[in-house]
Amino acid sequence: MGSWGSQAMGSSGHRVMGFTSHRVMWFPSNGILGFISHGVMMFTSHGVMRFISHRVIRLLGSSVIVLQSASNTVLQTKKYQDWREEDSEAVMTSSSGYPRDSFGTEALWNTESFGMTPTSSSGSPFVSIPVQCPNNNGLLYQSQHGPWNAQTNDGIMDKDKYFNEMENAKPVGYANDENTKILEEKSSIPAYQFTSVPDNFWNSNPYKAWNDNSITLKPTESMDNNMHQLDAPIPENIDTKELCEKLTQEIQKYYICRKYFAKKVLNKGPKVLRKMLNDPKPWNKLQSGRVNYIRIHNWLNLPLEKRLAILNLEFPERKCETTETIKAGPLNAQLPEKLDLEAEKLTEQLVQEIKTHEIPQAKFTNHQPIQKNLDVDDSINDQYNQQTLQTSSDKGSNDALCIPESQIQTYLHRDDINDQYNHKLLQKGNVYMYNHDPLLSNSDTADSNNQYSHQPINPYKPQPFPANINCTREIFKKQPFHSVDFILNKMVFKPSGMRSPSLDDSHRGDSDNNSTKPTSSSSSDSEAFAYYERLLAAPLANAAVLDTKVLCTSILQELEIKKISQTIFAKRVANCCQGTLSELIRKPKSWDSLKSGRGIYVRLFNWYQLPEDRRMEIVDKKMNWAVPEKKPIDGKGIRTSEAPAQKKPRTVFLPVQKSVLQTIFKENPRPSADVISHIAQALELDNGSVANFFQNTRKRTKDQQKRNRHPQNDFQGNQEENQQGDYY
DNA sequence: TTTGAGTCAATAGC
DNA sequence: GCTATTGACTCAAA
Repeated sequence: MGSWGSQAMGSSGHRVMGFTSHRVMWFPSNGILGFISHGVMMFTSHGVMRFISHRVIRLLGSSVIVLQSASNTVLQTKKYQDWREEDSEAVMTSSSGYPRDSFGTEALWNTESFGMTPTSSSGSPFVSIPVQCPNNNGLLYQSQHGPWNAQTNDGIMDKDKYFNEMENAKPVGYANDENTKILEEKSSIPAYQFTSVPDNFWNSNPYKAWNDNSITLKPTESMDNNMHQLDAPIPENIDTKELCEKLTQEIQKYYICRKYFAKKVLNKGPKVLRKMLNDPKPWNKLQSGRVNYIRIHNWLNLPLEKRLAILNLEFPERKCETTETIKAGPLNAQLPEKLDLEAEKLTEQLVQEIKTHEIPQAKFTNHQPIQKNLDVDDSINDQYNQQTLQTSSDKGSNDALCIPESQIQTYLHRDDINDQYNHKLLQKGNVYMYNHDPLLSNSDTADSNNQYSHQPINPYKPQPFPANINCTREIFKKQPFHSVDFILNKMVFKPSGMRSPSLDDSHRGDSDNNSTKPTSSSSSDSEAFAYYERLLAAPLANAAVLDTKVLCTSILQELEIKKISQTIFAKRVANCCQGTLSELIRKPKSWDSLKSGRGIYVRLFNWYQLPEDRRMEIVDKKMNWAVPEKKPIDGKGIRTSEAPAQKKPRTVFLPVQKSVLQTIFKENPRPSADVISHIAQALELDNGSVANFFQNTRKRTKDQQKRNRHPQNDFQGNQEENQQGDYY
């Protein structure tokens, strides 16, 4: 819409360089107006008006700003909502890293010396240029003579004059999405062109097109942007001190996170807000800084519901909210730096409390509704009919109730002791991490990992504990595998005389099937490995539920304590590669959210359940197991080796490409093929890599969000969250 | 044909 | 050398 033209006389005729704002974007959240053009960008923000040539802002998706140099190097990307004044400053004043054109960034202020004149060849202002400038209340202003009139006689732009112009200009309206679209449609002519006749430039100039066929921007429409609510007309005067005191009270009253307040209301960082609150400047001393106070003023004047809505509406992943909630609770007073509590004592106290007050465990932790399947008697039938698996994350939230191993007597999946401990543990309020149906049995197929999704029904056959497995009961008692039970969620009681069918019978060394462990000395390693493979691949019982979080914590501890490398463990135990294992154990998914991916967790569980010597033998570096070809997991086909598809070399995104992709993803995680193609072209990537990026990022974002909903399942996420500060 | 889930495996980072 | 991250790939379901 707005356009500026200049002519630089070259030796070979007229070289007309036009810098025309082909697209105009108004960033309502911070009062910055961008003129987007194909060759030149002119930028206006509070008190700053600079000219940068050969910068291109491309609109990708709906509102992602991509700054590019003339050579298409991407300089910076941001969502327009995130664009701050300092970004403009940085872009416009930086010379390093940003290729300058021959005029330099100060060209605007000294147009004459570059042969650029705001006047036409006739010497008088040839064009009146509509200029959009936001005032402090977020309105676009139009000035018919804007910057041209602000020029001094010697060709230098007078900033004060320019902004006076702006102040006197006629308001146009909010440049909301609709208006932006209108403006975009108006601008489609390349700005940079050579012509032998100066007038040609003006004739082809979108400015002319604009004038010839002017359009009217729609007046302020319904507020689709919260900021508009904060951009109500400016009050004549604001007592900033009083305002800040009031805001401080509100922040404390509603446990508002300052950081988010600053972001959501002011679109500024926490420091800006902190400075304002600590040291409010008098209104009459303020200039562009008034906008912050105006927004606070307007925010405070909104109804509470709206006020909070503004803050809540876009809380990223509600992290802050979570923190606030936590901080708000009397139970969540700040912890001393060092806890002088014994975990066992604490656990005991908690268990006692729960018993005394009959607090449902599920309710105790994480405010989860009481899990129906904790109710042993009522839930049996439902489980069998619906096979509803309990989320391990819900269960995981009961971690606090896990009784330290030392307090639990050795618990084996043995007929003669199961009931005793089962009873005890239930009484203690312990939550089992394994859920099995004693009336149903294991799948017969030893290596089918898909069973956890399909759960075939087989009659359960009680098996005696193998006498010939090279592991005495004493050894078992010494092993930590009693804690295995914490990984199992038992939905139902165990009828006496039945042991847990958590492992396939082969694991038990059942004499009937001759699967006793061949010792390394008497049999080949491959036989031994095959034996272990059967143990590890043993399916869980039907309706079994693993608490993946507890399992993974245990596994991680084991790996760390026993110095087992993930690489070996992944190959020998998990039957996957190291990277996959790392991700699976660091970021476990809840059992019920797993589809075909339960197999690896079952293998981990089966390994963890083994006596220590067996566990260590499997992962012993010295043992050179002939690892068999990768078994098909979850019914998926084996990757055929006969026709190895040419794997595309891994693309290493340049930081700037990554940055652009991430920015676009935030705006539009699901771009169409056309947009992908467009992005790929702009970033000089192939479509496949861009598509992969979006695919992978969607998946990983989704996983992360799931973990955020159950942060106890995210080891890393917890740490990150703890690092967030500046909350009240 | 597109998308999600699961995974491999290259590689960054310590 | 080890682990975490992440681009590429496969398969199945929509």
